[in-house]
Amino acid sequence: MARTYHHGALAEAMVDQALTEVRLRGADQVSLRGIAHALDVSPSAAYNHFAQKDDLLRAVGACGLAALDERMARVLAAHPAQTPEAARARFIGLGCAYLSFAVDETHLFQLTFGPICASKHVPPEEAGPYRKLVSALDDLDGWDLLKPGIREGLDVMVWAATHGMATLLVEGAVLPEGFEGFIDSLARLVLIDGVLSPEPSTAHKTKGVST
Amino acid sequence: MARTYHHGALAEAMVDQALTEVRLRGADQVSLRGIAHALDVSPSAAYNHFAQKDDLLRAVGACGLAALDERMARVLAAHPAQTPEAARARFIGLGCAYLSFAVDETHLFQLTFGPICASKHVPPEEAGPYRKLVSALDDLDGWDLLKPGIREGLDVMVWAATHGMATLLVEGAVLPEGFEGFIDSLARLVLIDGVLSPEPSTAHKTKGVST
DNA sequence: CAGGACATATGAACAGTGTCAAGATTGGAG
DNA sequence: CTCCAATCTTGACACTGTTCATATGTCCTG
Repeated sequence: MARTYHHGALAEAMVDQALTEVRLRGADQVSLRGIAHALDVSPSAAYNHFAQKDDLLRAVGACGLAALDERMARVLAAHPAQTPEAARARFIGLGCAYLSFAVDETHLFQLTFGPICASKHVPPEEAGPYRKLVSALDDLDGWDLLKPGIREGLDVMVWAATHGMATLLVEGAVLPEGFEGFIDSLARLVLIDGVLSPEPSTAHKTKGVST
Repeated sequence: MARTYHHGALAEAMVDQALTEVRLRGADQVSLRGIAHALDVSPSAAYNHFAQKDDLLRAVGACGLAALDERMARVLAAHPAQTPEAARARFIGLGCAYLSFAVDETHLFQLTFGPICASKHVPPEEAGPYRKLVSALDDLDGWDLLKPGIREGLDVMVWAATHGMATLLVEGAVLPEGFEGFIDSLARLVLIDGVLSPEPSTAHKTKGVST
């Protein structure tokens, strides 16, 4: 067998394959042997690149985190203006990006934030998504759009809220219809004159996972 | 082998054993065969009571939900007074109970709200914890302790926030020190004159899992 | 161009796992 | 006491992750 020597690129090939299989069937339905077979490679070949199966999955989880970060980056890029309205839109948009990622990349989300990858990513303060949230809040604060006296601890608060909503969506405990209602509540809680974002339903648009 | 015929009570015995093993080592480190061995029973004996392994785990997950509910019930029982202060204390206390359950029953929490059990429990509106939260919020609203105009959608909002904080704690993304800061932020966001609960650190007291 | 060194892939094997079908055992009802 | 249905065992199947010794490719050096 072994048609092609993956001249050192087997690692990436396996991550790619694992990524698509995780997105399709979920992490716990993915087997090392299956991935190896799909790549026409012996099962034990993997162990030249990953000490154990979970390391492969963690690499996939890192891809998930990157994909989420990219979605959020796209939101920021879509509202670059230095105006209070744009700041509002960025904040709302970031939340929508997070939730929509959870909704239409359920399995990947579950792996990325599940027990296997837990506390294996870079610490949150250095990770993209959290930093984007923090600066979005700082931004709102700069425009005096936050309700007074709530800035302290708000990062973790908002983070926990949207992350929690995401997991509830993923678990099916809350239907995707509750999506916008949540964002609405969040805005009403946090923002002065809290209202919905300019474009309420930019949610389920982009789906691809790159990198 | 098979010293004792578990005269029909094998199911409960297996759930019990599985429960303690899950609490100890986590759900993914628990094997049907291991449980059977611990009970001096053939592995296939399980299939007279559970169609598949996951059904056993789901039963354990239900125990987890019940344990969480009991913690919350204890909080309510501790503050039965019909006063605004008690309503405040109940609300704060429920949040603390949820978070402390996640902290010191990490593995059980992970199973209870993980993919295996997801959307297999009774729908949230009929489950104890959510109902307790809703009535606590209604209670606060009755005493005019909620900030004006935020009641709608607040159930899901607060639920998502505390559940999200719980998962962040469990994943190690936030240290248990952030615990009280979170409750503080939540109070400041939701309550009029939001302050911490009367007894700030009633968190890590009760540990048992009964039923 | 030869040859050695190194990363890489293979094969077979081990110890587990969940699951199933067929046969033995038990406790209780008629 | 007999028969039956529920229960448990035995033995097997098809998987899984992981390891080891072995072979193979690739590339650099002499």
